[in-house]
Order: sequence, then structure tokens, then C-alpha cells
Amino acid sequence: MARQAKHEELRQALLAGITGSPPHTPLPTEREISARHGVSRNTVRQALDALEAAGSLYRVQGAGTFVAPPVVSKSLTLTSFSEDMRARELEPGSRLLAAGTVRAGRQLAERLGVEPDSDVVRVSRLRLADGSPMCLENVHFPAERVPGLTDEDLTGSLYMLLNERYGLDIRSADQIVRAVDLDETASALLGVPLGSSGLRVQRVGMDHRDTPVEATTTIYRADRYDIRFTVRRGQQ
Amino acid sequence: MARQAKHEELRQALLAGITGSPPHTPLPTEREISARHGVSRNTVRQALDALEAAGSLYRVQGAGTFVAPPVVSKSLTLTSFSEDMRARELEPGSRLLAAGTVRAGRQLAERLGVEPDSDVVRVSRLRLADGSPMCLENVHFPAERVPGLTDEDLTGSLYMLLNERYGLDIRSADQIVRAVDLDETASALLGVPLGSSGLRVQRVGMDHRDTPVEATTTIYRADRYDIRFTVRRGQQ
DNA sequence: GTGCAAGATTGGTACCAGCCAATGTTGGCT
DNA sequence: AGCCAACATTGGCTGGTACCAATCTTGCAC
Repeated sequence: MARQAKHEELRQALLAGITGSPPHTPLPTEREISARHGVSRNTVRQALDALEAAGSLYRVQGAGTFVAPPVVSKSLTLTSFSEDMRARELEPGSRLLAAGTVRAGRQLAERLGVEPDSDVVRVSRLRLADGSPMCLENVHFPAERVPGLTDEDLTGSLYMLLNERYGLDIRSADQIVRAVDLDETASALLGVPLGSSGLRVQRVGMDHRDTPVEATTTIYRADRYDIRFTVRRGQQ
Repeated sequence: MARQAKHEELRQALLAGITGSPPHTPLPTEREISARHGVSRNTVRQALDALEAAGSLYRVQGAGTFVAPPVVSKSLTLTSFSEDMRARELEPGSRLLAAGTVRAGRQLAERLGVEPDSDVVRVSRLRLADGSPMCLENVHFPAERVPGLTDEDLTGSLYMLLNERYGLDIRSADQIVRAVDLDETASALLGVPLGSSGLRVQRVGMDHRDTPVEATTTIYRADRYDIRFTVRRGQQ
């Protein structure tokens, strides 16, 4: 049996089928998909629900299910820098600036939910897109969660490394976005004039139990980066 | 029979039941809710799915369903400036800078989905929080949607005015957030030093049919404003 | 042709039944 | 006391069935 749930497999199959299709192309009916894939209509609906929630398609009762028009901007999801850049069709890269263990301190301790005098591993990197600077990234982990991290290759995707080596899976994150004036160091590293502004994103990443796993502060070049998302009126 | 679907009724009932409960309070098991409310377990799951998606509760397989801890920062919803400020416990205010009709122009026309040579109504306001400047706001509407708008009182909530006078209901919006360097005019109006940075939010508000209704550019003071939200891992 | 009512089609809701996988609990063994 | 295997509980997944509500199609009446 597949390791994946059937509705998940079906979702991927359907998604693959519709990517590239022009908007408003009708999908087969739920009953037809059900028959064709040899699964129950319940399972089909589960897959379609997920795709509808993701904005890939829309449904009209009585009419059918259709490929959704390309959304201007997708709603926000948690992505790593690498994923984010690839979504923008840029090639991600990294230059390691520093890596080591330091005291947490009050502010960081609060964000990570640890004691202020405990150790945290800090990784500073200059992140590149198509070879030129995009942002400055400062990642912090509770030291006991990532023993030996500083000996690893830290130029690739940290998320992937965390997952494969330490079994850490970041499921959600709280983010705070702010505009800041770049200091001398930052503007030099990012290759922009002193006094330029930057977009600062502070993030606390959490695992499936909402336990803080990492605290990251990223400063993006204002001229190369923006954040796009769709908001809706809350229900009730 | 109720006009509402059962799963929707149940969702509201459950939501009412958990609001006020301390975080991590366990809910009854799905099978128990099912029995107690006289609905099938499928229907219960549908209601719980919605509440989980809304972040009101979380589920752990094998353990149970629990009241979600109060989110540090709510996931993004569409709010007016007035609502936004009140949520931050600040008193919203306004100073009207300009209001009138202008040509759309290429860029604005694209955002609003109108012809470049058509008329748009423009309202410029300095928005205040507890009496001091918070942001510069530039709102644009297709002129034919809001006849006579410039004769109204434009110092209060535009959203409310739009709704009551023109029946315009903004349901969703695409937003683009960027850091910018403030120009002389902006920094003077906002009362910050020249060269300070600001947070620019470009928004296109749409009605229930996803037709653009308004295009707004807002520039916030970087030292007084941030954007907070929670992101989750989407599916692949 | 046009208009419209009847029927067919399609997604929406609801129920039942059963098994699986993750978690929590119990109780025996050491 | 502490460890761990067996068991019970709980949410997750899948299949099946039935009917409802919105929409589209057909074909008759004019």
C-alpha cells in the first residue's frame, strides 16, 4: 500500500493534470473521477476540497469544477528562502558569514521559550538570488536541539538539513514585518547605498506541537523584495 | 428545517462552546459529539475541519481535539484602518489632504481593471493614531462606482461609507508590502526625519465577485507600525 | 426563432460502517 | 521504583448510499 493517503495521492494527480490548463477548463465530474481512479466520491471530494482551499480550482454547484484563474498573489504559506526564490524564478544561493554558539539573552530567550542563560546556535548568512545579495539572515536554534550543527554544510537549505539530520519539522511560524533603516554593515553586505531602507522579517518557527524551534531575523533589500498575499473578510 | 447546513450549525455551536475556555482544554471525542448532537461523525469532522482551519482548535491523532492556544498574531484578515487601530488599542483619526477626480493612468487602470483614460476618484488622507500621524493613505475608486463621493464626509471610515451609501462590500484584497524610502513630502507629513524608511502597502480591494472596487496605497511610519501574522506549511 | 417548463446533470449535505495509525493507559516483570 | 509490552482510546482514511439544490440541456408550445 502507498505510504500516502489516497486522497493525497489523488490531489497530486489532479494538480498535475490541471497545471498548465487554461483557466476555467472544466474538470471531470466528481462521479467520473471517482470511477476513473477507483476511489469513492468521498475521497475525491477530500482531494478537491484541498485543491479548492489552495486556490487551484473552484466549484459551482450544478455546473461543475473548473481550473481557477491564476491568482494575482497566493495567500501566505510558510516557505524557506530557497523555496521562496524558486517560486520567483530566481536561483537561491548562500554565503556563510558566521556560525557558532552564544548565550541566548533576554529577547531571544523569550522568542525561543528557553532560559536567558542557555546556549543558542547562531547562523548568519548572506542569501543570494541569481548570484547577487537578496537578504541578510540570522537564524537561532536552542543549542541542545541541534548538536553538531556548526560542523555541517550550512550553505544550502537549513530547513532540509534540520529535517533530515535532526528530525525537526517546522510546521508554522509567527512573523513580524517591519521597515528598517539599514546600518552600515548591512548596507555594505547587501550592496546598497548607506541609508537605504530594508524589509525586516522576524520569524519564530514552530513544530507540530507549537514548540519554538528556530528564531530568525531576515533583512531584505527593499528594491528587490516584496511580500504579496491575499486577505479576506473573516467570517462570523 | 434550518436554512443552515448541519455542519455549519454545529461549527457555530462548538465555537461558542470553546470561546473562553483555556487553551489545550480537550473537546469531547468526535464519536461523543456525534452522539450528543445526533449527527454522523462525518458531519462532526466537517465542522471540526472548519474550526481547525480557522485556528480555533487543533487535533492530535490518538490523543484528542483541543482548544488552540491564543494565537500570538491572528492570521491576516481584511481590516480597515479604523478596525486595525482599534485592535491595537489606538484611537483612529483622519486629516483629509485632497479629494477629487483624476484620469486613471496606465498603472492604476490595470489595478482597477478599467480603461486608462477613464475617471477615478482619489482620496488622500493622513491617518492618525491617538492624534499623531501613522500613515499616508491614497485611495482610488472607479468614478462611476461612487458618484458624489467627494461631497461626503471623508474623515471617518471609508469602508463604512462605501457600504452604506453605495452598497459596495469589499470581501477580499490583494496586498503587496514593501519597504520604501520616504520622500520629502511624506516624511514631513508623517513627522519623521527625511530619509527615514516606511512600510508601503498596496492594496486592491474586491467585492464578492472578485471585481476590483478600490486601489489603495498606504505608507506607514516604520517606527510605529508592523504587520504580524502566522503562516503554516501548505501542502506540496 | 423564442420562451419556458420538464428533466438530466452536477456539486452539496448527510448518514452508516469499518479499518488504520498515533497516542495514552494499564499492569506485569525486573 | 522503573521499564516496557499489551491493550484501549482517539483521530484519520476509505468505501458505500441516498437525497437535496443549483445549473444546464432538451424539446415542446407558440
